[in-house]
Amino acid sequence: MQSQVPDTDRFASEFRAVITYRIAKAANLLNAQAAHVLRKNSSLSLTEWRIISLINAVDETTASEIAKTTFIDKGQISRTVRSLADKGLLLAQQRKGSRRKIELQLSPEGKALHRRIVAIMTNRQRHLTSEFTSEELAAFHSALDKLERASKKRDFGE
Amino acid sequence: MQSQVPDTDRFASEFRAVITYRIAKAANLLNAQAAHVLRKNSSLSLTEWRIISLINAVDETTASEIAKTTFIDKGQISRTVRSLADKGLLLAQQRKGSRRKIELQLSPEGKALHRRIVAIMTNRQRHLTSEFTSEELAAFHSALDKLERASKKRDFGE
DNA sequence: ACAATTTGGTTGACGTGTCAACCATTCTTT
DNA sequence: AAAGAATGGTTGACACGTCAACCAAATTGT
Repeated sequence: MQSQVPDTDRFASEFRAVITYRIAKAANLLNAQAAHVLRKNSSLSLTEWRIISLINAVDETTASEIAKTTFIDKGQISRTVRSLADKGLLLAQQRKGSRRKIELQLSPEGKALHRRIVAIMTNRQRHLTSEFTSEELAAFHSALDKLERASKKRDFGE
Repeated sequence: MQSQVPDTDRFASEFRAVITYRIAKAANLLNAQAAHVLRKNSSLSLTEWRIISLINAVDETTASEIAKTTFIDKGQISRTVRSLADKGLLLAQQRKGSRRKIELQLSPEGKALHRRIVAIMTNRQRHLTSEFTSEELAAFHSALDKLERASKKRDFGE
């Protein structure tokens, strides 16, 4: 007589179409999964891992460069870099010819850790996208591009 | 002679394909935009706003129902509900026939606020998806479905 | 060459998110 | 009806994110 739908789905239909909710939820689930994998395989937090792989990708960089491209807060980067340096995973040294810029590179231990974790994460990415065709994947990326662009306009008509 | 690509793009090519980075970044940008809009138009935090619109959608509900469907931490819900009740935006009262379940509903002020903000947010959603065809939008949603499902498996081969 | 501005990075304060412990109530099992 | 398990909600501790102030070095403008 009454609805057959489980009570917990009462919201779902209403909010399935609200794109920001859906992305926020997906991002939360994915971040939680990544954090869980990292805890299980290392002592890295998600931010630590992200910064390690960013540095690995370009061999050497600076904190402000990371901040600019990733939108991670520069204060957070500063602290994370320190904790990684304390763990011996990265080297932070003055860039020669500058008394301000600090060159960030992975230490040998950092590189080894990165190699180990990146294998797991690559496997995870494969798992996550296993049900995507390459066209779907491309379309998804292009949708994210559009959203990113639109989300940077802070005023939209107002 | 050297690369023409701005330095800030050095990471981009490397990480554009890493789906979790892209989603995390998009979610951050969108959340920041939403928080900005809310600050400008109300005194609500993003979580407060989410809870308000969830309650509005179903007229009345309980904290645990919200927790189950949204994956928002139940502790956080508890505190947010209190702060909303303190602001007079929602009513929390024992469900009759139970000494434990607490019925949550918007107060008239809460409903009025919701009406005002939801207009802005609907406008925003339109702005965000303005470059999407309806097929693209449907594909995007289905991609998110797949990702959500895949992200719930905490072990994937390991 | 100097002042003004910008840039790279650090720090502190504070809000939010997350986890686990906890209590009271309700449901299940026997 | 009592014991045990499950549920609804609160709380405290702590990690993380976010914002703004700040310092020192570097760059720009005059």
